[in-house]
Amino acid sequence: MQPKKKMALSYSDIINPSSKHHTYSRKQKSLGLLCTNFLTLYNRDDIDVIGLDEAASKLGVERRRIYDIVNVLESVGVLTRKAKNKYSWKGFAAVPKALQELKEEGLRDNVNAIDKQSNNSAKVVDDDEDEDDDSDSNPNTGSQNENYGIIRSTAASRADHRREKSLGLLTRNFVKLFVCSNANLISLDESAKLLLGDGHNSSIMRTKVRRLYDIANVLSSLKLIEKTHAADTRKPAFRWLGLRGKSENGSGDPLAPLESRKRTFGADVTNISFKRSKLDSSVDGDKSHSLKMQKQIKDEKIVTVAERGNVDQDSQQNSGSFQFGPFAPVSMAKVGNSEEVTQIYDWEGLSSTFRPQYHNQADNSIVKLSQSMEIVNRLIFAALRDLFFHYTEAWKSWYTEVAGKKPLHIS
DNA sequence: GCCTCCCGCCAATTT
DNA sequence: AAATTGGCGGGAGGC
Repeated sequence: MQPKKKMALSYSDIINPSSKHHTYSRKQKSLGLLCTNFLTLYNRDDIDVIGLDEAASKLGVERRRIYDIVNVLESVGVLTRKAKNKYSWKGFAAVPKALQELKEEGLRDNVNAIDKQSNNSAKVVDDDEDEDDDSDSNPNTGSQNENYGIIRSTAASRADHRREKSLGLLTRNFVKLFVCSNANLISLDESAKLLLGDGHNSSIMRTKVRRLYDIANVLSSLKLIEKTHAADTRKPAFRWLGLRGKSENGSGDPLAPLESRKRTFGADVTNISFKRSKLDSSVDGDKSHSLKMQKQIKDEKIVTVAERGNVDQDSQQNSGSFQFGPFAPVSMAKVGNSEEVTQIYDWEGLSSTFRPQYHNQADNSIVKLSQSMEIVNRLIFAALRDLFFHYTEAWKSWYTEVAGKKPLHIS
């Protein structure tokens, strides 16, 4: 629509041109934070449809970024594509179901992937390097890794999807990694390798990892995962948090009270819960069973899974240090030292995000600003309500679950 | 210096 | 033809 500039002006640049864009911080623009804001803005009962333009302008970002968020949110069920420029809001209430479906889907496409043994490694492969008829593929390095012959989609392929390549698919596969195994902690590079045969060299890998970062950021803000480091190694890793005291507002979803009790200590590996009389039959036009998941028991690089269960233990340490938030979580967010519940709302970042920061919005900043203030107020309200909800919820489940196991200190 | 990952060009798709 | 969607990777900020 409009030409893009190379460098976006920051608010401070506009206000004070001479200032050396200090106070600029990428974190203020992270996908995670943006997602948090997005949620704060739309996680409400009276929300039905969401317009992308609307969202983009309200959040003060380019539309491109909205696509990023929306794609992963949709993968987890929070949103559903309705039409061009329109998504409909399902809440977190829809997440359990979505996860369940991902799980089934993953296990199904993966028959006999789950071996009988202790640790399993389901290999999830998505193609890349698709068909190049004549343009020779991969000239240099006659890498001998093949194997992932990539199951030439002899079947499914039908004049369809060159689409659905990265974010959506990747997100789903990433989630499957957790939901289909009992893995609780997977390092970044492990997941990267798992999500595409460890064959690919550099370039492909790098790009994939970038995406993984993107995805992880928004999943983090959803609190479905958490960024950490592998217990011993300092390698970055993701910990699956799954649903924890979630399931809010019921949007007419009969199976809301599901999950939340999936915490089985030890035992029961392969916790393959079969569809529990819940067959759904969603008639969405998206019949994408296109992805090919391909399993292989890799002996060399096995996932260092950490048995799910008693997560409360090891996740204590630092971990939470990665919460986004440009200016530290100060304000009130220090309430819970009890990890996992730490919902941080960054007021500063929030409001600043709503200011026009981009050149193309530089004008009429006054209008935008006053407009924004109203939104900010609403957000604060919503966030507060949310915050309390989360705390009480989390506390309840936490308390009932490990009553007496933890030193309950609440200030 | 390597790790993160934002930004936005531009191709693919849809309207 | 215009507008929407989004792959993709350069390269800058964050340790």
